[in-house]
Amino acid sequence: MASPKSAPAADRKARLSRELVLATALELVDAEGLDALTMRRLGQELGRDPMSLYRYAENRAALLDGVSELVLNELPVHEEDPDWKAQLRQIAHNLRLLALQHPNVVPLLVTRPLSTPLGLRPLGTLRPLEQILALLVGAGFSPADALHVYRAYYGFLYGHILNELQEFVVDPEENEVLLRLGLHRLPAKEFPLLRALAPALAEYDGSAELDQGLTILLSGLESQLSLQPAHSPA
Amino acid sequence: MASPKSAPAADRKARLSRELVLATALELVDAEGLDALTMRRLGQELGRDPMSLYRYAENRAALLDGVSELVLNELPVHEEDPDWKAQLRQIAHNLRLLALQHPNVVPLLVTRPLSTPLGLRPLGTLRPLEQILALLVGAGFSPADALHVYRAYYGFLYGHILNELQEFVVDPEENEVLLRLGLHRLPAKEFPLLRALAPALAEYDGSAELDQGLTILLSGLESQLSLQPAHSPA
DNA sequence: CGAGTAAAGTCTACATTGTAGATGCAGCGT
DNA sequence: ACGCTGCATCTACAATGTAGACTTTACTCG
Repeated sequence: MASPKSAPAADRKARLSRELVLATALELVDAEGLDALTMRRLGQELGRDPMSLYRYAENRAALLDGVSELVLNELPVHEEDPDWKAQLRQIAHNLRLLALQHPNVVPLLVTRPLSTPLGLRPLGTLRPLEQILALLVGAGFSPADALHVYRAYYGFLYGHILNELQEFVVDPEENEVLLRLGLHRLPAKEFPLLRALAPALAEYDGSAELDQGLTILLSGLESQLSLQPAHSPA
Repeated sequence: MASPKSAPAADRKARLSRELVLATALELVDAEGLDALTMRRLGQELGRDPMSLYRYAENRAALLDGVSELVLNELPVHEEDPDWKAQLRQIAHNLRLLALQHPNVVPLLVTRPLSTPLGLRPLGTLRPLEQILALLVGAGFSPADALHVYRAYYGFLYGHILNELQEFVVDPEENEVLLRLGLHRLPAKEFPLLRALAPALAEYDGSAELDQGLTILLSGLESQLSLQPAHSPA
């Protein structure tokens, strides 16, 4: 046997770091869901005492913030792109894919900001916002209009992602659509449309639907906002 | 003194009921937030043993579902309204107001469906969906198109609500905007736009912004979907 | 009116969670 | 060699959700 003192024992005794902690936290959440991310469990996953985690995150809450930040940092934004509509479209699709890759993190992305005032959020979380504003201002919008565009855009985007994840098919083994979505439980007389739409629900093409919505929204915003070049005083 | 046997002692010994339990749960959440809603605390609030709650909700999770359901049931939908755009607009504003009245419940509305397949959700939660579909079909959309409209609409609506709540002003006592939103903490060089937009952030008129977005989206959807009257087979 | 039954409410107990606080332990500069 | 500084661990505790056995209440039927 090698001396257990200095040998790293495969991966056991590597030095901890915030990045490592957050990365394994994310893995854990992806694999087993948010509830599995307890301090004890994460400690065990790292081969360390649970208490050591508190060096790298004040709280469990801060840890969760860290995980959202980690995910959002994987979202590339090219703020110099001259074609703002194309760029926003691409960002949207990228975020959608991110969400599909880390569905268990989505509740965090959506929920945590509700309990944290804008300025106190993890900086990584705010970067996309600032970058998108820069993109829009660079494309010729006034800062105030850029904010309006951002809000409509991001609102729609988040809403779409939530919607799509909510409709996710549950039991792909089952090929009877009513069963797959659990719709058979619904009283047929009170929910005729919903039940009848089972096939349509099953064929949901999220990417296409997102794209359509964006087309509508972006061109609408464009025409509406370029017409009023600035806020006239009073 | 009145005989303590049959007297209700102010409000103490009224018989429990699911409605009563859920109603006080909602009060508690509104007043002190989601974390305050523990079984023990709710029991105390009702003057009963915590365990008695399990007669009226299987779980804490089920209890949370019940609360969302309760809130969503306060949302009126007039599915016979011939003017679908006006009706959708009104629903949107009503839901927005509901959300502002019960901000602590919003995380539930948004998050719980992510862990529950469509057909297994509390029925009260699905009723708005069915009703809106009915409204759209009644207005002349094919069921499949109605679903598309619903998705874009509800997605945008939920997104807007989340956005608006996230930007909520923290400390209205403080009248320096940068402070109110905690923006002073942001490094000025990395977040110039965000900081410069502080006044605009503070004057956010959610209702107006929601309405604008709806105008764009609804008319866009209308023109796009009435052009293709039905899906042609392959 | 009085006994029996089912529902409603309570008590006790336990495993699991986040986290405070004290303790141990490495490696460094002097 | 010494102590200092940051990392890691240990122990302990209060709070939570909930199972299971028990008691109390209310109501029905003879």
